[in-house]
Amino acid sequence: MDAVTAPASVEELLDRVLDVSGDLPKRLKQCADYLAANPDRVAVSTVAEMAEGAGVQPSAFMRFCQVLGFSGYSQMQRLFRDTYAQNWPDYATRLEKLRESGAGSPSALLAEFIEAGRLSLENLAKTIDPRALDTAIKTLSEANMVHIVGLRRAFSVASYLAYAFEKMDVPTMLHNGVGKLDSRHAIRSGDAMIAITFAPYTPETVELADAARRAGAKVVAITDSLASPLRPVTPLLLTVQEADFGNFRSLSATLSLAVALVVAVGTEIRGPRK
Amino acid sequence: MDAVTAPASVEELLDRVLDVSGDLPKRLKQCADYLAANPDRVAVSTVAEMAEGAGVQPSAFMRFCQVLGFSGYSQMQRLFRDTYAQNWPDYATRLEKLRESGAGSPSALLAEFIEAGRLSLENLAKTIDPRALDTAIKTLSEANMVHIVGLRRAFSVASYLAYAFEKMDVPTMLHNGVGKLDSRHAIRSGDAMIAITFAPYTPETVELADAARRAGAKVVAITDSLASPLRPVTPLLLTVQEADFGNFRSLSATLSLAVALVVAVGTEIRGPRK
DNA sequence: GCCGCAGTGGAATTTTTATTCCAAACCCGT
DNA sequence: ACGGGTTTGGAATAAAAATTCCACTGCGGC
Repeated sequence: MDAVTAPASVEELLDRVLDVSGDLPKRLKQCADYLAANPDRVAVSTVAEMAEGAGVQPSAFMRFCQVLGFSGYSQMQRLFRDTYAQNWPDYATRLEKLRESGAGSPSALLAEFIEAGRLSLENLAKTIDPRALDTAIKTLSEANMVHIVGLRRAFSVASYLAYAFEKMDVPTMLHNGVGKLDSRHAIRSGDAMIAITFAPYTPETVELADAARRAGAKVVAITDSLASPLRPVTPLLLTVQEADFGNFRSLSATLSLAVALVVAVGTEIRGPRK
Repeated sequence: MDAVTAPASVEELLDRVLDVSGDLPKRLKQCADYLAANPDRVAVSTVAEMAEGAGVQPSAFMRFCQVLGFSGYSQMQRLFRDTYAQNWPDYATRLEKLRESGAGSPSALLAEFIEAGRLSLENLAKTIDPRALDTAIKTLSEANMVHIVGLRRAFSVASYLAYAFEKMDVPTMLHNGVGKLDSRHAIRSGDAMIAITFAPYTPETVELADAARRAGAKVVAITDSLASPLRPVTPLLLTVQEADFGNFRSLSATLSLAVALVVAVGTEIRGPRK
């Protein structure tokens, strides 16, 4: 055993964790990973809680502390508790400080986007129409296949939907407009499509959604206004308003809606909750 | 004795402290004052420590807790600890509970994801390291070209970055792993790369990031833990912890970070010459 | 296939911490 | 100054948490 000396600061500790995590037994590595991912929990958790979080026995976590050079968990925890006392204003003041820390500084900018995201989420919670959501989920879960289209700024939403649907084993096709022509012929009656577009609306997305309608597929629209050009294509509109800051939409709310949609459809298909 | 009920939140508790502190015995008033002045210490201190800070006996502090409506110090402390840990405890069980209770209506599901997103954003505000952010922005704005790689769940982040950079006229290349082999030879010395991956980490992303490093490009990592496999590739880690709900990461915080990054780099490039 | 040893889980033990209890001190009105 | 109730300090007890210990497991070398 190499008689290492206890780290003197949280930073030093985390450095050491990363150092040693390579050559550590399985359980101890689990501890290292969990600690690296949740350093803030140490101050307020017991060994038992940390051990459970890491998926190991308390005794294993104890050994882990000792490998790091501490006499035990308590000593390590003291380190976290001491540093905690200094810096923790609550979220509101922290955000304020970030914002004040310099008008054009990156941190201030980030604070704005975080705030924009938060507003969008709150607004979504207020404005979502549960009936439209229900109908959308029913429509999608009855489809043979789900087509997804969203271009430009909406493409990241589309790609996330595709990823999540795949993970839930729902047959999905992501239309990415690379080979423009052929993709629309893959849409058949009995399928469904999710079309995503925000102002200024991308014509290709609207066109493809209309083609889907003509092919006999149901269309679910995710858009930002009831006056969206997707309105004539489908009555099934899920509207999301995002706060934007300097021409950049936050997408937080849209993605939350997207993931909720996917999970609901996934569970509906595999375990109908009627 | 008025049989008061325990406060349900830290705010409520502090309100009550101010309420009652007027007509309280001397020692108990000392407790009230100390608590009002140092509310953040409760989470990480023992009764003995709090009592010493307030200049009273532990038993006096106990009585004080009970006057507030708690069963004892532990119950009060739990309130503070839970608030600190942001109760993003495992959403997996909550999802399970939701599903079992049959109350798994889509709207309820959406509410959960909205909540997860909100927590992620707040946490990002608290934990972001402004220095790392500054360095990342400097690195990216000095690059000839910005390469972006992120696969699977991180792909939507990558595609959003690509979209936003393009909109800001920053030369960008999105590596999407379609034509696996050739894309890495486009990376040259003087370029920079943004690599995004979350647990369980996608090996291809790590590999490509490493290839970029070997080619002489600087790498900025967006990941979820300091123990990320990108750690050996670059010291420049931006860590974002997302609350996940039933295996689905919210991405709200990650996207906010992404857009802040892009805008900061964009303005830096065309902005004020030093 | 057997031996040896690092690694592991879980129970036993020790230490720390919370909580209760009660006798003494204190305050206030008379 | 006296008596009643309230408040206080500190010791005693109970609960919870940390830490150690040891038997067992599984893996790698011979």
